[in-house]
Amino acid sequence: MKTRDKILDTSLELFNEKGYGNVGNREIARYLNISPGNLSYHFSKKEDILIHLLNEFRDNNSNYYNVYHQGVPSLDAFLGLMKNIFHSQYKFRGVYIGNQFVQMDVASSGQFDYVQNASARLENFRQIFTDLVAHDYLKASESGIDFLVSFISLFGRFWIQEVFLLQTENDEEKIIRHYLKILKKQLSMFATKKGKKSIKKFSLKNFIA
Amino acid sequence: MKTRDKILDTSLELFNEKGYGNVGNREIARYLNISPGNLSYHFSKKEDILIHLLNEFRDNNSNYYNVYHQGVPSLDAFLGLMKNIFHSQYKFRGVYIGNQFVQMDVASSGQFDYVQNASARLENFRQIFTDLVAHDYLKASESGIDFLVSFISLFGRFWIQEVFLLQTENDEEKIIRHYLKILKKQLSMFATKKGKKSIKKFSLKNFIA
DNA sequence: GTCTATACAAGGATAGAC
DNA sequence: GTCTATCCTTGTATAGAC
Repeated sequence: MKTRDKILDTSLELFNEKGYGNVGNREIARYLNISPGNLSYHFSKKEDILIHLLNEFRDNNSNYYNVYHQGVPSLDAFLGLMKNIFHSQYKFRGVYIGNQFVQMDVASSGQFDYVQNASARLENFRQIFTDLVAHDYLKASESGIDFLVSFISLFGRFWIQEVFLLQTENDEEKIIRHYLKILKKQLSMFATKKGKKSIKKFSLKNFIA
Repeated sequence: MKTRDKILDTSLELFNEKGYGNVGNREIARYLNISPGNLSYHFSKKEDILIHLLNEFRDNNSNYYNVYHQGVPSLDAFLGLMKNIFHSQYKFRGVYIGNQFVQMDVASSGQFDYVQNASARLENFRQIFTDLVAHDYLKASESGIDFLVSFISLFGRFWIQEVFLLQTENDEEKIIRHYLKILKKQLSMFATKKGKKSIKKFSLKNFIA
């Protein structure tokens, strides 16, 4: 395994464990038995490591979205998509959360990418919900869709922060089932008969009460 | 005005503007024309400033909660409570978000306070919703209340982060109206006839569509 | 191309003079 | 109560060995 890849692996591990802000360059180097300068050679800034891991995370998610869009829309499939995304966010929690804080701190430079990305994400969700209405899984007016988009945006972005802020549970499966249950409940308020059946199907497959 | 108070004022201003992590001790001192050592005399750690401002923030909110609990429960009053809390969170955004950052990083020491506080907050919300059901403003089963508590917990904690992460708007009134609208919509899904009327009353008073 | 050693800047923290 | 001097840690940059 190349040093570069080892750096990325170890960094993610440390970020997940201790939080991005609490992991120093020297610590990563020490873990890998290389010199801090060597780390500098591969990634000139600490933020570069974050960015590379973040790209990995984004590629991961893009795949999940693509799979969803290639299939026939349904609430079952949508909840499956979100389940995959949640696991991905969990796996990359250190960089995902770290990035939000970096973005928040910077607050102006380089921000453009993040904001643009976020707005594309919103449009994507709007499309998904609109399709689900068209396919008779959801029954929602324009303002209902607005609400769902706002909800999924905030909920999907911050559930993982809540987990690590409150630290009341650390079984990944259990945690994600909890948040899927909330999402399920929210969607069921807009679900048609067909929609409710589709949600039920997902629940049974995934052992969600 | 005592130096100590000037430090708190200026720090909040700077934290709000640039983010807690981007404001240095030397910068605060420079702004006040005092020496970094003098700052250290008043607050030995940077985190101490954060903690003091945070207590101010908490006292603020406790007041709002007390006022609510002294009155007769209603959805109108509850939305009024949340409006006050939102403005308070906005005013202290730098320390509120900064604290989440610190809590996340620490992830073990001093965490107890935060977790305990958060769990008390949840119980409080559960009580509020239960009362609103008892007073015929909401119609919700046990699991419906669970949902509402989960929702308000995540939503109420992170809406302000979303605002400063996306940076698409910076008119405080407008922003808070937006989030109140979402909250209103969520509550209206559980509202009785009496509840909907109470929500309407709040909307009219506060110019929310 | 890959790495070590080393230096430098900036920020937080502290001891002690006045 | 105020301030200076100083220390330690962390991010970052680079000269030069292999």
